[in-house]
Amino acid sequence: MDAFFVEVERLRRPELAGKAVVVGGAGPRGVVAAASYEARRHGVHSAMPAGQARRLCPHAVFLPPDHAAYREASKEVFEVIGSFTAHVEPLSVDEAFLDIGGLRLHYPSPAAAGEELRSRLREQTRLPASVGIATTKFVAKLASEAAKPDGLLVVPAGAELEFLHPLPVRALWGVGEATHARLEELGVATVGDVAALPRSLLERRLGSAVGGHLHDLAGGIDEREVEAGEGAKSISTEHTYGEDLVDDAAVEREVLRHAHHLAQRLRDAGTAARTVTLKVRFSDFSTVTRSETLGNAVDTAHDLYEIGRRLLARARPPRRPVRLLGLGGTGLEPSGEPRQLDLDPRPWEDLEGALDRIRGRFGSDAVGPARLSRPPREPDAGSEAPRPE
DNA sequence: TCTGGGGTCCTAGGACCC
DNA sequence: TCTGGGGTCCTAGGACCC
Repeated sequence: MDAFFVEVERLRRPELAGKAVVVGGAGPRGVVAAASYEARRHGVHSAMPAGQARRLCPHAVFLPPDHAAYREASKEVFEVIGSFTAHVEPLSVDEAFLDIGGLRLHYPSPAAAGEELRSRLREQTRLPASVGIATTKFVAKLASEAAKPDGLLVVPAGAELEFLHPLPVRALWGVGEATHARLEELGVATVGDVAALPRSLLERRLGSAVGGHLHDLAGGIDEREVEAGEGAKSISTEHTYGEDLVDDAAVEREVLRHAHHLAQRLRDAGTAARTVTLKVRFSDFSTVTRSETLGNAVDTAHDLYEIGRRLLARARPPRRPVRLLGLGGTGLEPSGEPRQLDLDPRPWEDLEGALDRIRGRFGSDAVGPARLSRPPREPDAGSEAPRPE
């Protein structure tokens, strides 16, 4: 999808059509989540700090992100795609690979199939989409980038290298800032330059996995199939605070908040985590993670908070200012999985089950721990009375 | 300019087991 | 006396993507 967040915003605010629009960059530490093509012309791009975007494009309309709306729109997009073919591999909220080999008999050409998909998306979601078509996933992905905005590009079989080799190496899927810098040291500028390098040299400089993979891609080799995938491998939540947290009690309270949020998301997904990871970013932007793997997978805020506090003690010395806190679960197991018997009673499981039902009926903000029930009070002379959980 | 939030995959070292 | 070989799992960090 093209400038997805921006286009979803334009659906409910048509007056934004044709204007420079930036989603994100609202808070004191915001970054750009999406920029309209009008804003991109001024140099604004996603992941750019808000201040820089405002200077480059002061007349742009800045909007706070509404992820719930984007998830809704994404659902509609995937319904349309799913009606087109069953062979779909979602790549993100607004992107997917489709294996259209099976549609041969239904369309006169691959391009005709692509145009049909684009017009169905346009009609049913009122959102612009671009389509790239090729014999491999990776070339198709680059073709869709080249087709934007609101276009279609077919790279016919046999023409892959002709398409790939003039592209800047940064366009390769998997070449980010760090890899780009190392490739520049090797005098590499284009994808063709990568293909011309000896594979062994790339593997030595970039590691065998990355180096070998890039060499394959630059040579047009990509054997990966379109696969549906089996759901998420990790679920996590994190937050960057407008001002650093210093007070130890405040930091612990935020761990509790994350524990409740993560527990809710795990249970919503019908899953429990065997490994819990706490992430802490300090004021100097240095970031540490601490993780713990349990015998039993967990999906309650009670357990996540207990583990989170242990991890926090290992990750952060008292009083050290915290910029970001995050909590995540990996090693996900279906929550119905039989678990080792616990001799102690676990009353909070019933309690949190009840919370789920209340939130299901009255909304996610309907009920929660008392300690989180008011905005974090400024520490008034250290009179922070312990509140019940 | 001062760096979001949600993910995936890879690497490397160490513990542990037979 | 001073150190094998193969394997799995865990932990921490980093690169990358949208």
